[in-house]
Amino acid sequence: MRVSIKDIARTAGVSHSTVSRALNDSSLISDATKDRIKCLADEMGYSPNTLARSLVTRYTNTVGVVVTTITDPFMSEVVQGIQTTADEYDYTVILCSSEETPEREMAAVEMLRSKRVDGVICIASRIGAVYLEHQERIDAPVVIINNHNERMGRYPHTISVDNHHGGYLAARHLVQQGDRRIAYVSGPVAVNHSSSRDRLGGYRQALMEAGIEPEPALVVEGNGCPDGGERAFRHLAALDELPTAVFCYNDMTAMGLMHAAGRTGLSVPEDLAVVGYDDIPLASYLSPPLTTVSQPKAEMGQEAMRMTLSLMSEEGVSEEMSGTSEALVQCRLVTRASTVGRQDKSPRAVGG
Amino acid sequence: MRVSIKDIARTAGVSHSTVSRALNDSSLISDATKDRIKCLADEMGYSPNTLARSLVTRYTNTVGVVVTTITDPFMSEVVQGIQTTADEYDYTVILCSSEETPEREMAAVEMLRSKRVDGVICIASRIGAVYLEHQERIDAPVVIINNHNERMGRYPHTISVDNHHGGYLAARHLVQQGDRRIAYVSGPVAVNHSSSRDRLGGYRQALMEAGIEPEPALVVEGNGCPDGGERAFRHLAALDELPTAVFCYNDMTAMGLMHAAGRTGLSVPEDLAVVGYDDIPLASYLSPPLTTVSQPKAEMGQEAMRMTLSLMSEEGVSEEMSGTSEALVQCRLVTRASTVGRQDKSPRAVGG
DNA sequence: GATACAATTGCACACGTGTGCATTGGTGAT
DNA sequence: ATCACCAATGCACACGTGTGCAATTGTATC
Repeated sequence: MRVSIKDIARTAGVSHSTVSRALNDSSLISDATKDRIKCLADEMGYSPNTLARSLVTRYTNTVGVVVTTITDPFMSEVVQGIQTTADEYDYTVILCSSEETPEREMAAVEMLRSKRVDGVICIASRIGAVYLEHQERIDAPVVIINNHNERMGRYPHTISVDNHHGGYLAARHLVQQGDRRIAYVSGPVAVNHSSSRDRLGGYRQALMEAGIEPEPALVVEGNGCPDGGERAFRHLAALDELPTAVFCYNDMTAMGLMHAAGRTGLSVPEDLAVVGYDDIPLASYLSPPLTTVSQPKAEMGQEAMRMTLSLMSEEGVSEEMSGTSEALVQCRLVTRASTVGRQDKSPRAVGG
Repeated sequence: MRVSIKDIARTAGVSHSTVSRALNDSSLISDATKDRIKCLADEMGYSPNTLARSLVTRYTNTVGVVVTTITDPFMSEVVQGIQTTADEYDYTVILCSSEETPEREMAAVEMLRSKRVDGVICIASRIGAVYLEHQERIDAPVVIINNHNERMGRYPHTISVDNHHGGYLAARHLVQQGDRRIAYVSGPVAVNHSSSRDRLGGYRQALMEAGIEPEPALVVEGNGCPDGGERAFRHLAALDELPTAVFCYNDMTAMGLMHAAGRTGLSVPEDLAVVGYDDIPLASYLSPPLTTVSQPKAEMGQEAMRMTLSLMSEEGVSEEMSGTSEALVQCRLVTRASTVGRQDKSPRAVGG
């Protein structure tokens, strides 16, 4: 049988208000009865009913987190970051997967709304600015990590990495290693995947600065997963002249690509240098260890949670959520064996 | 402004009961008003307040999931499995991390209790049977995936893989490949880690059946993470005679070990065959691709969710949760390049 | 036309908690 | 002794929803 404050009140011979005040450390209660009731409460195994409390206080100490797949190592690291600060501030995380489809993302948000979460954090949102229209409907701040759709205008509360700069760093590194034929394997191209597009932009800039004309044939499509990397490699291998280096949308893609390259007898980095993106935990354990652009995943999660917290506390104050709060976090290049220590950088035919 | 059924009732000119019935498709309502109210509801942007509903219905359609770290690929796959069936049955997942400490695991469960979750799924629990004592306190069924502490007796509601069999499969495979000096790198040894112990048992059995006397020096300690695998390799490398094969507690450990081996100039599988456990998504993309014992991770999650669902529906019926429902799922060996295609299996000194 | 009955709706309470206001008891000052 | 005041407590309502029971209306039967 669940014990409520009424039960405690009854056995203590006081009103339920007194119990409520005692457990909430109200100053309106004598220390004597406060102690007595607190003891009684945990003798009886009392656990406060958060639902009832939230019903009256209007907040739930809960945030919803929407991911595409928790299976993606990048996602799970970000989620862990969110968890960390959420824990710190006594917030609880409700997790939903959108499975990459905008419909399910909407459904998830609707569900969170009916659970009356105090805020929502969305990772790699596909519907980005859509939240703007529904803002007052949702009635809780929404923070987006890596907004993937900026078609309908920028969304004000976002955490993003400087994807352009990341792409630039990766490509410049390869240029500095002496590469001139550098390919790019994109992320999922569905809709309007701005992060991949921005990385491509940075890559182009680095090439141009080095006096290299970007070659459209060297930009091939991936999907953010290993199998996309494998397919991309096969595309590249079908070219007349293989590139000497590849910059991949993310580490998973790079893994698939390296795997496919290995099967064809190419060795990395001698025949083909590879750069990834994300710096997932396993990147350094690949063979060869993968050079990659590191995103501060946990920090991004923490920052997102902090932004949500501050938006939540503002909410009552200013009716219009005034200040846009965009955080741009920096990424950095982590150099590992997949790009360094080569001699010969001249192009090579496949199948050797 | 949040709109409630009372608001709808007011503008529709009916009582809130009527609205409630209309939205819940009660048969006590005329189809005419039912339609009218439903239309009105979504014109007004109504979203049912789950909290209030749960307060009266006594269930929340919510399950809590406690993991050690969501960062672990094994965990995230299981969680995804849980999510899948949870979604199917309109259940919501609250995620908590215990960070491997029993205290935080307890705290998480207490939090879930106060959120009135209908059930709890615990992955790799460190406190296992402790739940038994607190069962009536928690007042919601607890299902454990991979119970790691069976000291205080078996816990009735568990999903476990046949770890003994898995260990047996791995070791037998190596024996069949001609190996005779086979090492085992354990998981975290803290407390009473039964899964690692069971895998070790299966490993021993396979060796004995092949007439090989298990050598205690060849069993070294890991921690379930890549760095533990690296350390374990250094231990093995310090032996007079290197083993020709290693069976690792999990894939992460195997990755670390292979990495360390590579640095020493050993090549896998020629100098050292390696078998992992779990079959994480990346295992097939390592080089060489990792032979491993595959656990049906998503299925385990789904099965756990199903078990939870059935326990929840039973709960009202029989006061004592009578039937123990232990599910033992089978694992299977996935053979990849890290163990096959070798010629020479004679022991070798390190550093060659 | 009276009666029985079915269909539809409203009333009132419940779930567990928080809180403004009134009430009570006690204490000190005049 | 009277009054004022403060500390401690209880009363009653609110949060948003569901539901048993009574009330109302409409309809069919005799």
